[in-house]
Amino acid sequence: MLDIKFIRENPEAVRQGLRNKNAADVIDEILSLDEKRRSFIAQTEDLKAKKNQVSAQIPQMKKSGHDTAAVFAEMKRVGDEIAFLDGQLSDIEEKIDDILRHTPNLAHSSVPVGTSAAENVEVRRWLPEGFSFENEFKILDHTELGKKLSILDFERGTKISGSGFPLYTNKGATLERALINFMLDYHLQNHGYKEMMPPILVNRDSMKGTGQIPKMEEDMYFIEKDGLYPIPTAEVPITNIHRDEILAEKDLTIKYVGYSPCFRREAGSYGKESKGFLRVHQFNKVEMVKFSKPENSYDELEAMVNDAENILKALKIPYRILMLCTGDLSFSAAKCYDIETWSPAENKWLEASSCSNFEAFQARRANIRFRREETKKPEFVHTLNGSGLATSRLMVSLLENYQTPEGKVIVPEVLHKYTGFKIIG
RNA sequence: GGAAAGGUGGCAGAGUGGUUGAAUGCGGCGGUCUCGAAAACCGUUGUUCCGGUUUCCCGGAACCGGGGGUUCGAAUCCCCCCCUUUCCGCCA
Repeated sequence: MLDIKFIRENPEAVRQGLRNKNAADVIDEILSLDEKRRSFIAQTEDLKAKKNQVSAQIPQMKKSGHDTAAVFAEMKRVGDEIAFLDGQLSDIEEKIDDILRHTPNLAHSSVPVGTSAAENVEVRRWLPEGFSFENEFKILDHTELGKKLSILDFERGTKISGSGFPLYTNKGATLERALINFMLDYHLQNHGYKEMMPPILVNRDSMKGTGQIPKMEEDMYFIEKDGLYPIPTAEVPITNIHRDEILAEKDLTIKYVGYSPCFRREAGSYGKESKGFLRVHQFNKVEMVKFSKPENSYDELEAMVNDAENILKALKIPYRILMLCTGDLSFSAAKCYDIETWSPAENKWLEASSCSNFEAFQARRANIRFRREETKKPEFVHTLNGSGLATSRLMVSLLENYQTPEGKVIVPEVLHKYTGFKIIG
């Protein structure tokens, strides 16, 4: 959520920012509602002050035998007027809140202006030693390979749940688990995160807090009976750990990492890139979340991208880093890097991670603050999160890049102690 | 699923329909004392919004789980909802 005060003081900058993000211009509407709001507040508070003043005198009036009938009648009238004005005021506030909740975050000044993914900027790429984009043999894609090696069974996954719910079998299941454990351990041991294992069903307040609701509601599963949402990412429960809290400055930056399955309806995206793992309703992800002081958040973002990259370097999987342009940034993000891994069978890059700085956008929604020692005042923290990483796309790149001409898969060395085997097939 | 109890400030815990933002204790902050520390004593202690001065200083409003209601006036009475705890049942 954007800060209404900031909008009030910088309307033209915000207007331009919304335009850059391909968002509707709601500035004039907000400003006029805000003005109305303040005028109603002034009126109703005047009346309340009067009411309080009179109320304070009533006990004495009663004691001294003063006739209170006239005063009561007058105060009754004032009370009705307050109720009426308060009603109007809350209508206005609801409207403002609704608009703000549907208004996206603004991009940071370092983000390139652009309208679509085509204008994202490649920042750097990393290729393992001896890597070549030319394939020496016919690379089987992950669905063919999964079937051949009995490690992935998309047909039975579909039988059990529906399309987009993968079944990992045999060494495929073990490899998946190994990846998750490896990534968690790596972040814990080398990057200073604390591990969290959060609930994967969350309430509506949590979904609002991180910004999935109201804008993305259609993409979320929902368990109506209990009012709970299966999480689309561990970002939701982990960021909400500190909802409605005031953190100590000395504890920042707080760094959490956690594994969770992720559930996405992916409404309306059938047919496109939907083969095998490329677009699924359930997948596994290790997620990094940070709560930082505003002045540190952009350094923390760079560090987080490096943390995710280190996983890929350790696995020796080719990747590139994209800085998303303003038009491709997600609703809540101020700046975002995507990490894409190479798929030789698809002959393209696949998004395996996304690391974002939300600045105070989520913190304002979720009311996550810290108390600065110097000023003693609470301030909103900046929140960041990034996948470190999502296993499904990573698995595609891994199976394809580690393929042998015989159609076997070599297990990356760093995973050996987790899998207990060195080759599949 | 059945039964009961309860939700008050950072925490613990009082609270009679009327100057109650709210007793008291702990914690925190500042001070006295001390070579220093502890103890003791004194003082202080939330958040948000509006307005003014233009900054944390003054004035005002709101906040005792959430939402309605009664009343001149609600933390206190009534209704609905949410949550927590305990016991019983069921169960990975």
